[in-house]
Amino acid sequence: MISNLDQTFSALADPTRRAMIARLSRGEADVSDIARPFLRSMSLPAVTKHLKVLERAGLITKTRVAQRRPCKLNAAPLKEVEDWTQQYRAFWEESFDRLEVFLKTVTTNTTKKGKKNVRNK
Amino acid sequence: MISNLDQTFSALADPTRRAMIARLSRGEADVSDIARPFLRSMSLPAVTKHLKVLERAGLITKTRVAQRRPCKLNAAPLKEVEDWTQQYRAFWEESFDRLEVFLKTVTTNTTKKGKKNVRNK
DNA sequence: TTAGTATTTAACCATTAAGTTAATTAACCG
DNA sequence: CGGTTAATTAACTTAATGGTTAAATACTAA
Repeated sequence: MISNLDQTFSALADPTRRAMIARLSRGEADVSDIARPFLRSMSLPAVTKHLKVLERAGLITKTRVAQRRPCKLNAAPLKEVEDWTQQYRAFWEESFDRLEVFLKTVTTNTTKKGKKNVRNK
Repeated sequence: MISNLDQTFSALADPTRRAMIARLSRGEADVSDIARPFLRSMSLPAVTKHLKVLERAGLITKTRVAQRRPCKLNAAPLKEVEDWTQQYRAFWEESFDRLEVFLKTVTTNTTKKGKKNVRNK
């Protein structure tokens, strides 16, 4: 809950951990469920470590049922990433608008004014 | 341009680098402009390294004007982060809805039915 | 109590990351 | 040319990551 962006982003920087998040977004699962798809490429303790990183970042919560450890995904840190990113929405929309205008200029030049068309050698 | 999420997220995991992005979102700046606010807490080579991380992640582009190196922010990787995050929008909205319903239940219990109100001891 | 299942911890190793200081490159200015 | 400014590279230290295997914990079930 005292999640900070440093830990969140750094947890998200690993593809294994992003895959685990994808899995958990479709519902709770315990460690062995989560581990299964990865056991060809890494050991169970490696999985435990990845889950610990996600847990420290507040991205998942582990509970206890008998020997099992059901994990669930937490929304808050994902929302924080979203909020951080939205800060720059204006910036990238403007960027893409400029690109669009540029592309329009290019096609106008090639089709209407018959200037050199780089795509045809 | 061949930016991947691993490098992007890992670049964003550092507060210095996020501050650099914030600066660049308000306009181009060269290395010494970007460095200035950080030179009390780190050396110039450290700044160079942070900028290199951002560059490898495709988040910024460095050009050359005389001895200066103007840097500009690139929209694409930020958009990719946004897209990745949006995948989970449904998930967190649902989470927050459940929380809202829960909170509503609590206040209903305390105010209408006169059950124990934890906030008043 | 003993065996089995689920998961974590310990100890270790190799690689990468973040910082340092000192030296180097590159371009400009007089 | 020689000095100054802007930035990078080199070489090094320290700490963090991501993986390993082997041992330990914690619970269930017979």
